[in-house]
Amino acid sequence: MPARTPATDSTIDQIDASYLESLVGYNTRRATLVIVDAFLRHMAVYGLKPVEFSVLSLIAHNPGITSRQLCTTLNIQPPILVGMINQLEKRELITRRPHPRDGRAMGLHLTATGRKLAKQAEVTASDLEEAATARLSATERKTLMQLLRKIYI
Amino acid sequence: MPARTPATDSTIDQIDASYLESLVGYNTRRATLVIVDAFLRHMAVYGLKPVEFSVLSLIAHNPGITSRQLCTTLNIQPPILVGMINQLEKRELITRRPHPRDGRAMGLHLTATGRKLAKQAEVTASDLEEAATARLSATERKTLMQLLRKIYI
DNA sequence: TATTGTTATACTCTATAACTATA
DNA sequence: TATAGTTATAGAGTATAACAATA
Repeated sequence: MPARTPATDSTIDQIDASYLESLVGYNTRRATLVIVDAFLRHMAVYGLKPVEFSVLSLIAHNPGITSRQLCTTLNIQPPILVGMINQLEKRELITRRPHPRDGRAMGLHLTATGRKLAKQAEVTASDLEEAATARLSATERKTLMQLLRKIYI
Repeated sequence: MPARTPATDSTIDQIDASYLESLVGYNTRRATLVIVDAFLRHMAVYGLKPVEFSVLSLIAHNPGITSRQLCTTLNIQPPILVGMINQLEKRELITRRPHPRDGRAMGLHLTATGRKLAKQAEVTASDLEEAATARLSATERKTLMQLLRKIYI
């Protein structure tokens, strides 16, 4: 029988992370970090980070959407959007127009350039999403999405 | 036939987020935010945030683990751990002992207090995870975990 | 009185580079 | 020469409070 190393001097060769891996939040967080990393690398050519992409895409599919509506949809705070909207406008990707029925609000719209960029970015986003989920079948991917939505909706 | 509002003056009542909802990364991120929010609220009594909890739990299940091993397991950078380890030691939840075979490294261990806290915190974490996934069956929860791991491992 | 958009501010989390001591 | 742990620093992301204009 070989001498056992005392517990106080023990060293670890193989890390046991099985408990953490049993937590949904741990797994969603780790998966998010991997996908966001790939996202940042592939979307850098468009100068878009995740939230900026989400904003541009939502405006594309909802012309006339307001900042307030973007905030509630994406679950972010109004101050986050201010600089982002200004920057997207300065890049001539979006325009602000007076809201037809609310003098306080502004309706957001894409420019022709913005529409083109949004379309390209969405193709890239879908491509890299497929790469990130390459080990999943189409059915598994669909299942994953449904299960995740049951958590946050 | 009712007069249609011109596109330039259009307003949006119902936001169409269907494209974003078709992206895995969007769904993992939204789910993570919901779970982390619940985590922060329920774990505040222990004074533990997500990464601190992960560190404490990993030390509990891997006595003698080093900072470097925590970094590679959790995919975080060494500087993040320095203050955290100091704080956990000051709270007398962990102790640092010289590594038996590497003079540069320190083996991390839980104190009796740390073991007790880690055990309680793990029960709370498991409970709130179950609450967050209340709309999922046990099978669905298991499936979700397996699918997520296929993305980040 | 409530809401939209805005400003100012601070806090958390994280990434990078450089250092020391040991290997 | 490489690695473990540390320090200093900067950046990104987010949260809160308070304000003007409008509802």
